[in-house]
Amino acid sequence: MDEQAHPIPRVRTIADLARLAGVSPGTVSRALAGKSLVNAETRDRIQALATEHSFRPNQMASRLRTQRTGVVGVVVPLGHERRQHLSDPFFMTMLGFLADRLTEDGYDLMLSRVIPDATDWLERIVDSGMMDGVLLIGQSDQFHSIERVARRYRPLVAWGSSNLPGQVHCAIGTDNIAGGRLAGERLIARGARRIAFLGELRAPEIRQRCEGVAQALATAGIAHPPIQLDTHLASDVMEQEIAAHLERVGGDIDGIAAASDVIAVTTLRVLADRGIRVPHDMPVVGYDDLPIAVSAVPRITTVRQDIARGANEMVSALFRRIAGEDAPSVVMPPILVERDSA
Amino acid sequence: MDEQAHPIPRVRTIADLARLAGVSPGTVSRALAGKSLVNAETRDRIQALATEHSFRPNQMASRLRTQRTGVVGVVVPLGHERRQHLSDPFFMTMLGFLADRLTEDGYDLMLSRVIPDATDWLERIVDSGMMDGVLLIGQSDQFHSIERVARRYRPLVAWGSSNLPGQVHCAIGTDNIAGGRLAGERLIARGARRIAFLGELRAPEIRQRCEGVAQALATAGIAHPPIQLDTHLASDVMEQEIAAHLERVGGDIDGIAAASDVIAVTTLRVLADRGIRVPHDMPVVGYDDLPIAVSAVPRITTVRQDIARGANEMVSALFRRIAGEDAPSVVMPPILVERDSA
DNA sequence: CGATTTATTGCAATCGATTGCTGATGCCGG
DNA sequence: CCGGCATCAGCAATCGATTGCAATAAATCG
Repeated sequence: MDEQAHPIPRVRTIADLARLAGVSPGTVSRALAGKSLVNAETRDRIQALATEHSFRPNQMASRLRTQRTGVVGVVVPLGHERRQHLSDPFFMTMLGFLADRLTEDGYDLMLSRVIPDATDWLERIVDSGMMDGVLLIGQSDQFHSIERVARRYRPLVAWGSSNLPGQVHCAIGTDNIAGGRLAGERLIARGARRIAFLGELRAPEIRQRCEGVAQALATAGIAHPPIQLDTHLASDVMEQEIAAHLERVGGDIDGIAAASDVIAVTTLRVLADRGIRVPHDMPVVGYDDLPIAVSAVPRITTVRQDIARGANEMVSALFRRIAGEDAPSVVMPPILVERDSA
Repeated sequence: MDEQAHPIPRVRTIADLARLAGVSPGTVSRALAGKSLVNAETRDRIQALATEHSFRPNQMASRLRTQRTGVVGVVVPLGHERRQHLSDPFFMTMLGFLADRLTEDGYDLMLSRVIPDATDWLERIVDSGMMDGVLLIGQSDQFHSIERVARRYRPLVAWGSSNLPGQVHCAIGTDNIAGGRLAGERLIARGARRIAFLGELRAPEIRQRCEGVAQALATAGIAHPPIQLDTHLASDVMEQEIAAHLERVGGDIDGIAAASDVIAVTTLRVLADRGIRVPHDMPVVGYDDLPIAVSAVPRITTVRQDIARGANEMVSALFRRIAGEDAPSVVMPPILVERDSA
């Protein structure tokens, strides 16, 4: 174990190594890149020397020269929901899959949690010259900013809706209207007639889910549209918020469609506190199918979004776009997962 | 709205801008940096020109020159628990706070999810020249790798235990032995005598928690040490694993200490399935105090780690170390949060 | 054996921003 | 009217790796 003591001159640059090997920096560069232009012997010798001195080329320099950063930006825009924390399980699950896939493909992941107060928040990110492409987890209420940038910056892919009026930016997502419809139909099948929708509508995905619930009600010939109740994702206020909502409209509703599983879990909690039994007294349907949906008591019936596949589609689309090809939006079908809460 | 059409020559470099402004690149650089060495007028003129052409200096070049990247690496080592997904709520909660704090201080966050198969996984990261410092979320079973690097690379701070034999690396964490003791004492107070510890021991934090439980039992004069049952964090197998454990030792135990809230939630789920009532038939104590602990039914009694504070301490320590100062390890006291599950 | 490939390596420019130093200008007091 | 000083701008080197092109040596062929 002599690792700790490389006594004096640490090998920091390719030039240091070149001096040691008695060759020119250029040769070292080529040798380390494994190019065939250098003699196999010298290449091996240099590589051995490199590992011996645990030399690692400076990425900044390399990236400056090659104009390729090997970094993908993953951005979470919190336009509405400023208080929402990055620990939102949906974001995180998505982020986990993205990280897995990007790592596999040799990319690094730069994470930005942005509160879009300046209008050029996205420009700042894409023009920093720091990343080869950008993934947006959610569109929030920033449709116009995203459009503006997407028009000139190709390697940009968002998670969310792809059928918004005038949209040109590439988005991967599930059909939220269909998903809302599934939730609504399930609740109706369970006997619900007056459905509350817990979630706030500034993000297009959520708005579409609510719309889907409304469609289901209309199709079933039920006159009452869903009662929409703003519910914010900041975990510290969500419980009180839901409690207040139920206090207010409690008697008027007989079914709950939650905009996400996180909301559904909290709703279960609030209902349990008031002795309202799920699904018997009040069926509840979630959205997303996160791991918590299975751990909850009762297990949550929910509309599944295939997040793993979504992450893969996003990365694939991004890589195509980085390579200069085109990549269209993708709409995946949601699936109703029938469990115990409705 | 003429934003879309800067017809021909986009202003990409500081030299472009200099030409436009009729000054030298050096002056532009100083002007954009807001230095006082340039005339106030020219400075304003240049800055105006810069915004007009929405010019953003190339970060790669800047960082290469200044040797300061403005990036902090956040690394999640998955040494044991290869199957553990990045979406583990503890990691994510921590990551969220770290992201908030780092963003506030103008740093970018580069996320790496590492499976340490090569022994030099950490060297690869710190020597890449890509970041000013590195935060490790958890030590996993990589004590030696971390020590080796920490001995020569100062701006490195880990979350975890700081009292491991021979440890020199800076770690921020809670007193896991004390935490385990709190959990054990609570269970004992609830009448438990034969306690199961759900969690696997390769990570030092977890090992210490189990040890704390053992201490509590010993102190109370109970002869039976905790029955330790490996429980892995991969969400898809955890439930079956716990179910199998309970199947096997079910009758022999009368209290459960879970190594984390995630495990506790799943345990609740499994117990509910078999009609075992919590806390009446089987008290359960969690660890961490994540948001899910409050949403669970029943609400989980758990040992709280102040993750927000932990994240802050980590970042503060890291900044001190980046600045060349020293920063010692920090041990925070855990707190028992009494709720309904025990 | 001389001419021409071929295999390696070196040289030097380049990526784009930053910054120490020098030079030019203008203002001041003596 | 001149030396001295402050202010401002430009020049050119620098960060460290990469790469097109030139140069050298060795090998091949007629």
